Amino acid sequence: MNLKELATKLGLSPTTVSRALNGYPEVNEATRERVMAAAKRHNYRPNTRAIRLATGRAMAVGHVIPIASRHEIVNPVFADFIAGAGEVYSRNDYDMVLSVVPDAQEEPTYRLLRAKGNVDGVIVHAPKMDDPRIALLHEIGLPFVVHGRASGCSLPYPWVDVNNRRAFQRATEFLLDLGHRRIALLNGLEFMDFAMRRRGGYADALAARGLAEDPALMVSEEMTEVAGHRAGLRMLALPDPPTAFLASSMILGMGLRRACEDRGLRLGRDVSVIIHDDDLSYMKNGEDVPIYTATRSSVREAGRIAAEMLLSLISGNLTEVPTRLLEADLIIGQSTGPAPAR
Amino acid sequence: MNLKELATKLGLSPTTVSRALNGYPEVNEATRERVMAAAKRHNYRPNTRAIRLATGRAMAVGHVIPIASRHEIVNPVFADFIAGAGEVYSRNDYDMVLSVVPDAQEEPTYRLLRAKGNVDGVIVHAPKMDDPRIALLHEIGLPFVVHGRASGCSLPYPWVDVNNRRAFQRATEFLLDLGHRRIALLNGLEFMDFAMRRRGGYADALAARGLAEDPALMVSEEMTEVAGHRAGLRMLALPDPPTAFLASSMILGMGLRRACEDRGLRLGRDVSVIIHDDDLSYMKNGEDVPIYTATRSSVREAGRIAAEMLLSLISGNLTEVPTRLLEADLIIGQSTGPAPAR
DNA sequence: GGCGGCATCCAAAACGGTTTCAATCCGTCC
DNA sequence: GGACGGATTGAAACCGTTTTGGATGCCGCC
Repeated sequence: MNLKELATKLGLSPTTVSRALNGYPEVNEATRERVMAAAKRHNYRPNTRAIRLATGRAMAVGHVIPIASRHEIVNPVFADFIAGAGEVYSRNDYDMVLSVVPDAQEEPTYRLLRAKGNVDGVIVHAPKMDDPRIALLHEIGLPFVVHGRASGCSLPYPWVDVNNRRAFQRATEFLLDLGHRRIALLNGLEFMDFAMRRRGGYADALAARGLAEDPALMVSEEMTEVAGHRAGLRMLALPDPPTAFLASSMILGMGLRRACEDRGLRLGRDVSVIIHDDDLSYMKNGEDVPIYTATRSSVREAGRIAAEMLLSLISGNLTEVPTRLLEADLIIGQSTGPAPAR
Repeated sequence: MNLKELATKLGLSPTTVSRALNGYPEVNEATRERVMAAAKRHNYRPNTRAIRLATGRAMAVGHVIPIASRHEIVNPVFADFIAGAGEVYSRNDYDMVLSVVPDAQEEPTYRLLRAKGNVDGVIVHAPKMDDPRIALLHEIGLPFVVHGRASGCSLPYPWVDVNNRRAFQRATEFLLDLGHRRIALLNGLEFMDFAMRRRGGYADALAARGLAEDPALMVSEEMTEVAGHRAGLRMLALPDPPTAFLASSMILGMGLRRACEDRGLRLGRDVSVIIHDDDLSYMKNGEDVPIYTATRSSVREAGRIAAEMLLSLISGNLTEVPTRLLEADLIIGQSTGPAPAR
């Protein structure tokens, strides 16, 4: 059942039927109701492909997921972010289209999406320092929102981010207040913007207490259980091992737990750990009492916010470049305690 | 730059240009080259929206992700499956569109996708026993591939699945051979088809040795760290506790590890654990030596296979209903050992 | 020299909607 | 009673491709 057939059946022109269904004011209310009823009865659904061609809008937003050829990793926060954003798209009748491409193909992919008109805008994931995608998207004129920020980018751009710096600063201070002086940082890859900011917060807190950073206690790695385990083992074997760790993700924390276990140490007593908790649905940080003390910020919520931001950007009724800085909560769990006496 | 403009610039008709670019034989080779060159020079990209309307194909595949309202969980294997499938779509110039909807909306969503012509086919995720989606998709005539199977479904349908039954049977046998007699099963939710099959394999292996199932050692839960921890604690506190566990996912295994730690037990010595390892990129089961003994099957590879299956289904050059049963590897890691002497 | 066949190209009709512009009807006002 | 204006509807253009159904020219063949 298409528009023309429906119109014929009603003895009306396609024009009027279209207008009736789309809520245009210039159609008689009685007619509109008749049309609505007939549309419902015949289960008429306007063809998306036709609408898209006619209106010139794609009614879709893109998410480009680069697959790093070397370290084949799919970002674990990705699923939850997508879920949050997807809810918003669904409610607004937008499609969410994912492009999974080798990372070398990322730039051409954006250009293609734009040139072929597949999407009206995109979300930029996992920005690096000086991320080139921002300039690119500006250049090709494709609306976008960055999940995170890209230090060193001079032009303004829309973003949604967690205050990573503040979060890690607070976490470090919390450990310092507990008497810890040897605090290790298990960070994500530090060409990622969020990782640099976290490191900055950590460094600030140390400096504020007159403590020097110790390169032996800082590692920048992929955020996997194995990496957490390896780094934990190595540091705990140092002559002057850390008494506390800051880990950039829950999964790193789990590896850390295993390392402590291997060395017969108990989390929260012998070793303190604070993680960053993205509040992933399949990785809840405990129920009533959190397993890990953590800086927490829901990535799913970030997905919702970013999606809404992008949709209003697309609709064009925004005068300023929107940005949104989310504060992380510092929640106390079972993985921290006072620094053990030496 | 659109087709008409390009045609004018070349002094040709849109027809010829279109045919030249799409490789139709009835165009002079010299002309074709001229067209190709011009298209490249002017960076011409045919408008996807127009192609879709003209050809009547969506050039897109749908994945419907129901968000359970009660237990708000996004399936963690989802990201990797998507990554695998997405690679295939990209290579074949298909879009992957994700619909995130409240689970009550799932059926209408499929109907809408079909009626509005947004997609040419869909992948069905996480099938339950007697899953109604299969009959639905048959009814509305939307091509699909199920990731998993749905017991109790009478009509044939295309699927890609792991041999869950065999995997858990082998894992159980392995533990039995190590002398374990009290073997617990930490399963996923047992209205999920895969969970039922795993339980079946476990039960078979026990029965083959004349052992009875003990309901106190079997739990069906959401697969989270917390659930693994809770179930582990409970079972280890039994008067006659299990000496070995079968866990349906790596994350359950991590919760189990924490439970053991809480009780001062050591994995692989005091307690044996076998997990099912979906080979997720962000949850590698160790490097050289696996952390957990595991039944392993790459969900990413399953995604690739399912996507390819769906595309050939859509292309229509398949006479039979395709199915594919993948065998899981049983890999030996550090989490299993002989049953401790009582 | 006419004719069939082949190679090559094009005009125009789809595809299924939206949107512009114009037409009709009817009541009101002067 | 005719001009005007608002309410309602419709014809036709348009979005940018693909595809159908010719057209044209050229060649070889009888």
